[in-house]
Amino acid sequence: MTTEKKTPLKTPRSYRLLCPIARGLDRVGDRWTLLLLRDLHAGPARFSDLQSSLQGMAPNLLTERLRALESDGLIRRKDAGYNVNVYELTPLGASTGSLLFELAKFGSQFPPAEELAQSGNLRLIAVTLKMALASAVASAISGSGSLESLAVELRVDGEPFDIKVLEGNVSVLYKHSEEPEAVISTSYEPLVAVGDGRMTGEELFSKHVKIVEGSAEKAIRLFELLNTGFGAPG
Amino acid sequence: MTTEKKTPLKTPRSYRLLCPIARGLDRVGDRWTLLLLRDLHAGPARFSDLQSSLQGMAPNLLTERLRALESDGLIRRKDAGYNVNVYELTPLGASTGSLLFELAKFGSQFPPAEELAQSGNLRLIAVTLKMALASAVASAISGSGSLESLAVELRVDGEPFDIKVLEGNVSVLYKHSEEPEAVISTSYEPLVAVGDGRMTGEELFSKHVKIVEGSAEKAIRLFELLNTGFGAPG
DNA sequence: CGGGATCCGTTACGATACTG
DNA sequence: CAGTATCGTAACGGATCCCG
Repeated sequence: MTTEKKTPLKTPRSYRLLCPIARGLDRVGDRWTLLLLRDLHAGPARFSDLQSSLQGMAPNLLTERLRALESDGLIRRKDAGYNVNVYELTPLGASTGSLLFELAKFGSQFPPAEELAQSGNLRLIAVTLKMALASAVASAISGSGSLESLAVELRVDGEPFDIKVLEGNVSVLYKHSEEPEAVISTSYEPLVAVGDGRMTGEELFSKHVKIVEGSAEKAIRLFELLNTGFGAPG
Repeated sequence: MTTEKKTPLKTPRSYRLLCPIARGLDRVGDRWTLLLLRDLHAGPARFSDLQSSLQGMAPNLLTERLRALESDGLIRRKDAGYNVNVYELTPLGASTGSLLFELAKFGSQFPPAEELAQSGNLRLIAVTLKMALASAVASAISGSGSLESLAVELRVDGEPFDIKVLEGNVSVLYKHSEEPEAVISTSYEPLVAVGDGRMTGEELFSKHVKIVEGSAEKAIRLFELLNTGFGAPG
């Protein structure tokens, strides 16, 4: 007889606080959401691409997150015909780039656990590469005033990234380049070591990078930029 | 009799992914955690300070989060005698500053909901102020090479912030200043409007700021810096 | 086979009551 | 003031199933 009626929570789990951080978390604070956005920074992706990258995420959750992100205007779904749906970032969703970069720099301070799952693909590094390059390009511009251009394909453990720097703009997409000035290959481990500050870009370049084809100069410049970008305050 | 045994999840809800972003989220991705850290950027706080700021957070959750953050080395608990415990950021925990700043800038893009709870105090704005000032001070240094110094108390709706800029270092704490060069008062609403880009620092200063005592120059300089910091890329 | 939807056990969270 | 205890509900994790 002591059972009381509980008020059943009007809105499903939202901080209702007058604070921009809380408003941000109401959009991207749910479990998996930031990892999902991270993947989409590598370019449009299909449901199964995301599933293979986000090992351990249940498909119903993926569906739910995609719906929520779409309704908040961070991503948009495009029907690409023949039963293929692709999801891609809107400009609003793309504005999570620097947030994800800061989160990556924070997380790099912690050692990886012993047993962990590999992602099914390497989409995850695109944001970090992009933001590091963007940061380096910005400081190169303010330092010298000169704009540079770069169009290379970087292969990381065989997976292709189309990297373009043009007029101060940086793009890093998970795909093959169409007319690259150079094609370079490296592997994941040493690359993250540079991100964590355990290795310099020079060492990476001299020991763990192969130029598959094209200009060595452009390849060198890419790793100079990466070195600057990972070291810079962000 | 078809009941099968389920493997009961070895570690309690951790992404076990080889990715710095996932490692970061394993530390700060739980609900309330980033808001809690946000508050601690305003300086050491007691349990009840945090409780009053984080309206709607259950006390048991607060306890649990504090324990987890302590065990991850992001905060430390200090016994201040007579049943008073204070919690404060470690350097590792303080490294969330730029992450929180980016999150605040992201969240500012969304309009606040109609009905929302006010925090019991204004600790929440300290990080944003600090990071905006730090960004402005950094670009002022790289622009002019000159170091400046500033020591003012800013009162926001009566709540005091001790703001110091010294040799390129910025500190913003939720407390009274000891020997301020100026004491300035303003209110919360117009201040966040500057943060969101809906108002300039000049307009804020001319219409919504009162100099309670001390140097007008220092006060003006503070709002110049804020204006720069909120506009800068971060 | 890609692209999900459904179901159900477990875990985390929210609300409130209570204690040193 | 600084938490602990308890309990109902919502969210998540894992597997299976369905549909074009």
